[in-house]
Amino acid sequence: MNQPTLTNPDAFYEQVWQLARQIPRGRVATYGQLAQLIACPTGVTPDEYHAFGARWVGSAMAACPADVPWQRVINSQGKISQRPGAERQRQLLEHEGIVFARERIDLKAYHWRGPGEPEPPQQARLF
DNA sequence: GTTGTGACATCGC
DNA sequence: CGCGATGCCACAA
Repeated sequence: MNQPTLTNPDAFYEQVWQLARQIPRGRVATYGQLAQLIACPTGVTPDEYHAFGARWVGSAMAACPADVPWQRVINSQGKISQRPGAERQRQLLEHEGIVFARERIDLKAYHWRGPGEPEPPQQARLF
């Protein structure tokens, strides 16, 4: 069926969106993490995918539907990528209970491990 | 067909 | 530890 993924960018984007939807509330994931979780598309070498896979994820999020929690996707630096609406994203994340330290998120505490996690255990840390 | 840039990641200072 | 600069592929104009 659909063999190449980048031949059908929408297919890759759909994977990113589908994966992003699996991010539970109060958790964040990095672009590189999502890119690594997604299998390397056909027609693309692992090196190529490793080189710019994260950016493709970002490109996918750039056109993500409204039902995709794009707000929970941040960069490996644990910060929000510079872009129009960045403050909006921070507000949304704070609203989900994520604490910001100097415009920075502690990935060690909020980084999403991957698909398969039932729910965030750190729910008791409301205050 | 060519040029420019990117919702990143990594290395260096 | 923080900030700056570079590299890389593919896609858009």
